[in-house]
Amino acid sequence: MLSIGSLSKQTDVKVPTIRYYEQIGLIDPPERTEGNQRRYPKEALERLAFVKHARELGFSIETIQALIELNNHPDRSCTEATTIAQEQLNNVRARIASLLRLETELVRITEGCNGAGTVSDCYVLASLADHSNCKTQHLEKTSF
Amino acid sequence: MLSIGSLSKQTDVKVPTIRYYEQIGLIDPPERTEGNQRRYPKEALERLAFVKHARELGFSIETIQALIELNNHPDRSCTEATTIAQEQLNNVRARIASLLRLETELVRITEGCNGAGTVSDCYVLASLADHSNCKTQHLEKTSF
DNA sequence: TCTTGAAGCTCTAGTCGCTAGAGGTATTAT
DNA sequence: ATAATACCTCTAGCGACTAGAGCTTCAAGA
Repeated sequence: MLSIGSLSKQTDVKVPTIRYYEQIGLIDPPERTEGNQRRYPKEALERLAFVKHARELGFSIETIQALIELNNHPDRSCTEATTIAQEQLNNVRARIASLLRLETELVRITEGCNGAGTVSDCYVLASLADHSNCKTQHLEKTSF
Repeated sequence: MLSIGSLSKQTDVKVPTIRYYEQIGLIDPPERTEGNQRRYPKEALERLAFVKHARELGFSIETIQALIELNNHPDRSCTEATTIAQEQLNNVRARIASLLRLETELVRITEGCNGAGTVSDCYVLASLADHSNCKTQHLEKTSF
């Protein structure tokens, strides 16, 4: 049996994060000692590693919950898991495309200015004020 | 003079967002009518467009505040503005690199599974459970 | 001028995925 | 036995908004 601290060290997931995952139902509540401290079985290591890896790959908590739910029914078809992963891939690709457009714009903006002049005729600031110079449509939806 | 609604329509920034920007000091509090409604001068259009464009380019509110502050001192050198934009560019490039690593992993994961089997031997789920198969180091810091 | 409906106002709380801190208790090593 | 460390719960905060309640004001048509 593992304390929350050793689970944390072995998975490299912070202690408060583990408690948070328990609170939102992402991992099962473990047994407790008489003194009310959490004690995890070894399987918790795998479960938490799964969650961590999926988070690193950008899956939302909600999606991870769906994947865990799937995992709990080993006899079902795995089509759904594949679909979820595919959607995540599309999502990541869309974000890459969006960031590449941003990159283009930022290169244009920074290259237009040698930093030598004053603020009053700074190309960077002028470019920020005027979207119409932009060659690409950089959309607002760039967040994760 | 513009009402908050027409300012919103013309800049494509939502009304609550405009009020939020005022609250955090990103745009100046405008005059009010006798009935306490906001009335903006035309310059507010440019100011808000600046903020919107910078947000679309991924600048944080804090950074935008620094840029506006710079803008208010037209006689200063524009080195600082260029530096800020350059940092933003580096930031965007780092995120692109990170997302490209994620993409590689997700392609590997989704291609390994034809969706035909059952959950118990699903390559997607197995890959999520086991990071050691990964070819790249996809770091957790993928957020914006 | 009156009326009505849209648009405005403030304030609070919720989103996501954690993270930090306060104030207290349990465990473990010496 | 004591002291250091780890653990507990609970609340609040982050960034950048967004949604809703409950109220007031404005503008256009009859």
